[in-house]
Amino acid sequence: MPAIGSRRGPTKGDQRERALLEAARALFREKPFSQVTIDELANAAGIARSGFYFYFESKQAVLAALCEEVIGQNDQDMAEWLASDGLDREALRQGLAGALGRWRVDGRWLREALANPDPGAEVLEVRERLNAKGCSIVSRRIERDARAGLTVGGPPALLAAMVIKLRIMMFSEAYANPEEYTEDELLDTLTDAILRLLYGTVPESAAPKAPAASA
Amino acid sequence: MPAIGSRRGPTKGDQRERALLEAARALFREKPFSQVTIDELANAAGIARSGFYFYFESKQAVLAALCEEVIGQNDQDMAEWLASDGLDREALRQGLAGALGRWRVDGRWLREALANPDPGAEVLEVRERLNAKGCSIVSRRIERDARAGLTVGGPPALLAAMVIKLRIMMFSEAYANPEEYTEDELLDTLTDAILRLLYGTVPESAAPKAPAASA
DNA sequence: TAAATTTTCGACACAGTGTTGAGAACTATC
DNA sequence: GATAGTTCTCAACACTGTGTCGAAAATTTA
Repeated sequence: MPAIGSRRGPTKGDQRERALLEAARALFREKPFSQVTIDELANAAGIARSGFYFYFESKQAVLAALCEEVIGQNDQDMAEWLASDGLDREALRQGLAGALGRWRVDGRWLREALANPDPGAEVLEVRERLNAKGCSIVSRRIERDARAGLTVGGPPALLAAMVIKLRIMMFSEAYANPEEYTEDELLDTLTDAILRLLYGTVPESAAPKAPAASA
Repeated sequence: MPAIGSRRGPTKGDQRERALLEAARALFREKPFSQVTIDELANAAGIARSGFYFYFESKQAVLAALCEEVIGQNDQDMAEWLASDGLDREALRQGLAGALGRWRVDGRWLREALANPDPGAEVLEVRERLNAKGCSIVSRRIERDARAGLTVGGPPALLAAMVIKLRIMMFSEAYANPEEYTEDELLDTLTDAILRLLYGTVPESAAPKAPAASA
């Protein structure tokens, strides 16, 4: 039993666990979570179905593990904006762009894990933990801006929840309808929407305008 | 086989179908959709499990039927605002309040039907149909406002999707954390958020402000 | 009341999940 | 490179929930 941080190489078991996670990621991309069976998962990783249970408690536990991996990266994407002050449009847009890229690839299962009200206890646990952390960070940023005199429209906690959810919702939407809007259109509109949500009218908007009095 | 609109009273079968729908509504309120079995459903309606299949194809089909009933009422709630022009805050808030009331009661299953990415084919079909209708109505309202010279921040279709999703998200959030915010706080903030999303800074906001430079 | 129909349900087949325990494969140590 | 201890594997089993079928019961219609 190697201690955490041990210098020992990955054992056969570690490789199998990795293989299961990779297999899962690939399968969850291809079809809905509910339609992937543990049998498939195990086979794809080269073990028998019953062997699966040596590594994970359930299919949900695998999804939870995948989430943990990816959401961490997402946090990194947004870190710069979260640390900045006021309406730093560029930092916000950059962060969103990074996250969107990830969603384009793993959107199917991210959606199922993050937008589903009842994704099972394991996923729920991970999600709640990370969501609470995210809300508190965004809240603090909003309060900071409010103290600095920027117009902020509502209770920070509620606004933070809105921003976080709006992001997930729109990425989810973009994954579901990739034809509907271009990536730039989505990013510009979402960036502006978040800024407007927080601060009201925003100058120098880069977002394409609605067709003005053209008719 | 009575024609549609027949004057004949409800047959035994019609009553059973009704009973199933009511039983389902009650059960789906109490626990997650995935944990309600067809056996329970059938028993609650006073028939054997296999009898269930005479009335519905699957559990999902029941959920879809329930959705159809409720979403219609939701549309009525929002009708006044959708028909109005510009930032008619009162109409918007009223509409949202009506819908929120319904969510307070049936939130659990509404969430599972409307926010879940993979709720099964039947529910998906109903949802897509109604969502498309909703988006197109909101889009038209936005275009109308844009032509009337109001500042609108982004492509109407995308903004419409945002508004619709934001509403569902926040009701869903409110159902999940009923302690977190008061009903008024939520309604004010959501109303303002939608208006700000569409038109930028909004005058005479009723929303409670963030703690201004108090520290 | 009899024929037509609608409705009910027991019995079956099946797919997916989760458990167990015996043994094979691996790893560390000498 | 043998050996003791651990890690890993998997066939076999038990279980739960879904969906189908057809014969029989109940209800409606004529």
